[in-house]
Amino acid sequence: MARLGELERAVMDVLWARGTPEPPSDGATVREVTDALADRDLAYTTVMTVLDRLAGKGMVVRQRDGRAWRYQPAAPREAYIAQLMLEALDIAQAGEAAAETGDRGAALVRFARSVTGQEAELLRAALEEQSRPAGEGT
Amino acid sequence: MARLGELERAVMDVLWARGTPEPPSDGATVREVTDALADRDLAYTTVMTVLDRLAGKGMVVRQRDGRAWRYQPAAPREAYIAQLMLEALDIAQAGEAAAETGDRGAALVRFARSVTGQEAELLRAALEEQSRPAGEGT
DNA sequence: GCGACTCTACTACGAGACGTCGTACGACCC
DNA sequence: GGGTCGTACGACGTCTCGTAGTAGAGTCGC
Repeated sequence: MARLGELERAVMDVLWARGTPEPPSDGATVREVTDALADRDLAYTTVMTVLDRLAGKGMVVRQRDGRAWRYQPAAPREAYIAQLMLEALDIAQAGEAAAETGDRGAALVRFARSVTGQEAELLRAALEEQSRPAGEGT
Repeated sequence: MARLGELERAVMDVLWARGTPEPPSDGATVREVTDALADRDLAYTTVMTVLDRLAGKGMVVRQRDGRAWRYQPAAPREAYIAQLMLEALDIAQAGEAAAETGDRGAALVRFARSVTGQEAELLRAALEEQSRPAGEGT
């Protein structure tokens, strides 16, 4: 996954905030993003460049809307974050054989100990759900 | 936490591989790291520079050993990884109020669904252990 | 005591990522 | 038909990182 710079992340935040990915959202135009980041006082073209680079990285997708483009996140924020977490976990594989749960396990344990109780609960629930056959109503 | 380049990570891997942090380990010298990375055919000073930068980033600590320095990881690999994971999770807070489990929760759920069954088990066990009073013998 | 090693400290340089724009130019609205 | 708005490109400065070279000081064998 692509690594994002500070401004790039800010732009993604704007997009994530207003356009959920799969559910139909019209996304945002360069102008809209620029306005959303008004406090940064950025040139219109700066935002355009960033959006363009984000598209190049596959972080956003765009579609024509008249003469302009509308950008929206290629994936929801959670997916991006989960991806980053998995990548972090992967560096535990340092030249060692895969499938082996060495440092990965240790890292997971450390991680589990670091999340707040509330989040631990969420994580536990998610794991639970995953191990279930799944498909239960609400 | 500092972000590491490719070579920096390789060097950290060497250090992590030979010098566990807290337990007394004498760490490795520039020479030793260079030898460990012999296949890369790097100049001695290249490794020295990298180790120096790593020290500047707080990733390694060093102590004199005669005229030379001995480097060792400032923290074990698992700690680094767990830290990266937590940081990834933190970007879920995008300008929103903290303490709220919005995207963080969603990200955790995504993550939970992505780890392999074996790791999910490990994670579950770690969470379990965390919620326990802890302090049980072996 | 001198020369060959070995280490460290600095300095450097090129590539690539990123923040930040400017310019040129086509499309639209009134 | 002249502003306005949007796009496409190109650019530049700063940082990070990989990669080293050089200078100079400490060490050891003879």
